[in-house]
Amino acid sequence: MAETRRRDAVATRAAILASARAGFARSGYDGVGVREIAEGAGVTAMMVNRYFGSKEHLFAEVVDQIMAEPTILTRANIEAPDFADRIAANLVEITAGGATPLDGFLIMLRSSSSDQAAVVGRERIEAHYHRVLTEALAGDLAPQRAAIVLAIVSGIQVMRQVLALSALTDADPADLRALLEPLFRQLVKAP
Amino acid sequence: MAETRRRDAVATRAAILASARAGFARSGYDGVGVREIAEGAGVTAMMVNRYFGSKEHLFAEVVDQIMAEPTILTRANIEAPDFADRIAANLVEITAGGATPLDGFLIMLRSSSSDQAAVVGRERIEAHYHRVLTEALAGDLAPQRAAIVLAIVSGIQVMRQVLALSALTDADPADLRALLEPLFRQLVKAP
DNA sequence: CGAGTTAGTCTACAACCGTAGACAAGGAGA
DNA sequence: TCTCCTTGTCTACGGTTGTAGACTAACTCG
Repeated sequence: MAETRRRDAVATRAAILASARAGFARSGYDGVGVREIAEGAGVTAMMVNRYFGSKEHLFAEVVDQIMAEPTILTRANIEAPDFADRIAANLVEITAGGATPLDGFLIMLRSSSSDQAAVVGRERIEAHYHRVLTEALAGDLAPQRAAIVLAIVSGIQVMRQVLALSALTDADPADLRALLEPLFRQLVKAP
Repeated sequence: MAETRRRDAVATRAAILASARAGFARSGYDGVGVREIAEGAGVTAMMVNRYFGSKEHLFAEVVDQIMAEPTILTRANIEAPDFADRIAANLVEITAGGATPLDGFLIMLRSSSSDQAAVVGRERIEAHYHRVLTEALAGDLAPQRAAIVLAIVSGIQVMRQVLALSALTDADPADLRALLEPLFRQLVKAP
């Protein structure tokens, strides 16, 4: 029986990961130190390096964890014939007032000032989101159209969640969908 | 006669300010050090404190300078009949490479984690950008359409300058303009 | 019960940060 | 030419950062 293990590698690792994710979302990659992250997990700073090798590797694992979670750009959504309508609806729904934290985007944004974090973030976005989207949007300028789709998604997130523009936070979801759908339809079809 | 003054307080102060502005836009407030800023101005780190008192005061002065500048969203541009094409061209041109006149957006964005710059940023965007855009885009859902225009502008900036997505950084400017113009045209006309 | 592996801590280091004070050099007026 | 203020550099200090190595405590297995 191990009902109360005082030494649990799995739990400690998860605690460090959770504390790091919260810290990165709050203050960015450079804004939070390994000592603070470790303190939030109830351990010493050196445990970060023991479990993850370095702060940069820890950040990469946080990003991987975020990327593995379900997002707007699921395979099912992308390959559906009414992709434009689906992504508009999902984007409006997910960025609704304080429903989901979506700390992943905040982490990317606030950590972008660090060169290390920016490289990690760009590689993950290119690998997980942009590549899949480019394949789905066949035709001319597919990579550029995919990138613009991602830009609109991120822009709506910034205006609605980071800056909390009242025109978007207080808007009728149906109106927003109606405004966003033609934009995505425009980008889905090849020029 | 003072044709080539080797000691010029005004020029040195301006050089420090310019270097700081570029540094803050590139790496964020915490990401750039006073030594690096001073080196960009061709002086020593201590000149920053001599001219501006502290790094924080220097940042405040950079923000003040940005706030005092005219923006792209001038009334003349917004009320022009080909506004959609103008803003698309401007956006592509401005996010292209080197020094950007819109670096204020990047500075605000990257400083939104620790400071109260997020509040300042929202107020400024609502007061200067969003209000003017809403008035120009008359018709139904004008505030929402204006906000989406700003969202696309910020999204392109994030993807192109913050995350440096290669599909956008390496893209042909003409192609990007051709992809963005119909989006803005869609938003300019009332639904 | 002893040995070995694992989980965790402690101390320390080299590098960087913002900043303070003392000091050298240029420039203008007497 | 002497003097004085301005402009700039040099050295240094306390603090924090990420990380490395040695060490201790706990759990497991033979």
